[in-house]
Amino acid sequence: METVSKVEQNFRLTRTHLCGTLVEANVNQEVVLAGWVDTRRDLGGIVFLELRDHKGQIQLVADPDKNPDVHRIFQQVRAEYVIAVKGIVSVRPDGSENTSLKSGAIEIYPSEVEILNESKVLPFPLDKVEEVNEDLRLRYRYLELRQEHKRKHLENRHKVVHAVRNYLSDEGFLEIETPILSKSTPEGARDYLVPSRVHPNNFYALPQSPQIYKQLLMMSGVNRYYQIARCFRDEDLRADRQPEFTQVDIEMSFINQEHVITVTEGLIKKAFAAVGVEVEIPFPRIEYDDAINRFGSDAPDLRFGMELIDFTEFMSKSEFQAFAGVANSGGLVKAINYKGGAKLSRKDFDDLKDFVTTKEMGAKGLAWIAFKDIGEGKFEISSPIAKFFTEEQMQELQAKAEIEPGDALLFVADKAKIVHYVLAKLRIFLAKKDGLIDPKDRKLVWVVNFPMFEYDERSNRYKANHHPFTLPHNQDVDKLETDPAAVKTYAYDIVFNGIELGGGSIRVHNKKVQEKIFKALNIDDETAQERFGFLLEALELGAPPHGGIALGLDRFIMLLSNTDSIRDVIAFPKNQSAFCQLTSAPSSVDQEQLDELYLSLVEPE
RNA sequence: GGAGGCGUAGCUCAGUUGGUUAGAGCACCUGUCUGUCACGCAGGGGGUCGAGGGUUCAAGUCCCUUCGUCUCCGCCA
Repeated sequence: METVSKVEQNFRLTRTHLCGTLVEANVNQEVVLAGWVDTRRDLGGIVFLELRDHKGQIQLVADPDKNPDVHRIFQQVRAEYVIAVKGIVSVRPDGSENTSLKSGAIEIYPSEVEILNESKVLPFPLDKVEEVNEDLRLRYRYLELRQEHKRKHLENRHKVVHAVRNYLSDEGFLEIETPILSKSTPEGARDYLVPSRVHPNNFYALPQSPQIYKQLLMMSGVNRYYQIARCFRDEDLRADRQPEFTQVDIEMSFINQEHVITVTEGLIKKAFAAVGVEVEIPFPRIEYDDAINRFGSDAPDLRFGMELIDFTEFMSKSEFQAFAGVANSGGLVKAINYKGGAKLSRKDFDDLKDFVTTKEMGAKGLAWIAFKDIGEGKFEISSPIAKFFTEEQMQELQAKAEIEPGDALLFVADKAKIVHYVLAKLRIFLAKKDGLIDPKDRKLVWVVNFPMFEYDERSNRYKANHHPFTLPHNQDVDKLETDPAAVKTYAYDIVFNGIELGGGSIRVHNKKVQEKIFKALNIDDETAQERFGFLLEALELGAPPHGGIALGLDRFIMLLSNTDSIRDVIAFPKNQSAFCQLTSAPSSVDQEQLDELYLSLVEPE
């Protein structure tokens, strides 16, 4: 074997230009290009070959009469071969331009060609990658990413992160990394655990978020912190959920809610601008209670109307026993005015009823009143329940719902939670069905004044809505003991087109308040000490007022990129069962590794 | 943990009421073709019908089990 005695690169031709950037101005220049063979068109004599790099394509031509050596190589190369060529950029002959290609007016007759690598036939065609099974695409994610429009998402992501870093740095934030090997916290999501070799039978947990660390940084006097933070949660996945995901994590000292909101609005504006989208700030705000009452959701989609109308009181006095009963026993009766819904057939209404009464939706029924347009601004009522109402009541009902000819009212009566859940889903379903949503519309809104607790019916206790370190409104602190459900907080979510982009809060920096919250949550001193002792201790050692926010970066990019899967904006995502098709992780390990960690395995049942 | 969809050639899919040798398009290979650009034309190779079991004279098709994958619920900020 020959030894290489001097430093030399393992290929001959070093590129001078990029395929996608060559234009007519480059004509007559000698260039060296390198990339992948995109397509090859062999006409018997002349051979055309499209060379592709990360910037685009350009046509290469080999003519057997002009350069038989190059022609011979062109006959031999196949799709996805990696080659380098040297040649002079020339104008294509009249009539042979390709207007659908950026470089369609020019081409290159290479004088030299170097095959840098061969390629087997790919497992799927790159030009129709959208149609290929996702598991196969993930297994060959690097091939899928050879498509420019697939890489575009990653480029968007880079641009947004770059803009975020610049903006926050300019605003005086320090980017600080926090531990990935962290402590398990039983609250919230399931932890990913990492066994310790040095501490037998003890485990680290991967952080669900850097929440506690960032608060401790405020107590360190950092003043303003941010991190593009990887977070881990061992829960079942969805199209918009991965086991590991990224948050833009922010925390600030000596601030109130307004400061956080202002900084975040500036950040979002810059992030949008980075991908060429203008948004106006400040964003509107809606109180949590209003969001629930008007839209049935704490993440309202404001791109269309169809707000919920409360008929609880109205129905409590009506003869319609089914609704009066619900209304008089603490439930709610609400409706949406479905514009144009009066033209629905009975079958259509039945279908809507089926939609809301599935097991997962949970409604018991769907009542409707159709106001059929009969011209001249008049309507005719058609409804299975109209007979229960007097003439006056019908008038009142129409006025309340601002009925116009052609409208239909859709009612749901049940416990508040179900009514809101069902009507929120129905509202979005109808808006999508009827195309009421302008896909280019972008509606950002702050949802503020979240309640401190949510009552968990299964475990029969209060749970922290946001997390237990959220600061209650001053005037509500006493209610922590007397009326926990009424306690409102300085917690806020930013919602984009009906999807929660992020959320945060002002934190408790006073130990007495913190203890009251733990008490309301039924967490005793001992448990609190065990889980958050280091934080409680820090609260007593000069903790400044502080607060922050975390924005889900992956979802943000997903929405900006107009895709509906989070996997599209992650370079190497995992599938729905948290399995990596590319590397086959997770996988079994050697007995030796287990022994070192004092682990033994149990077969699943 | 639960519900639903899908699984047939390298890729995307068709395959009727269970019935002869399982097909198409693209891709691939060979030949042909000197201005194509999804080049064209002619020919060819390629199948564990996801896996296992069952019913039947006969199963891609019916039944059971199981695996993979996607969407959703539960779960998860």
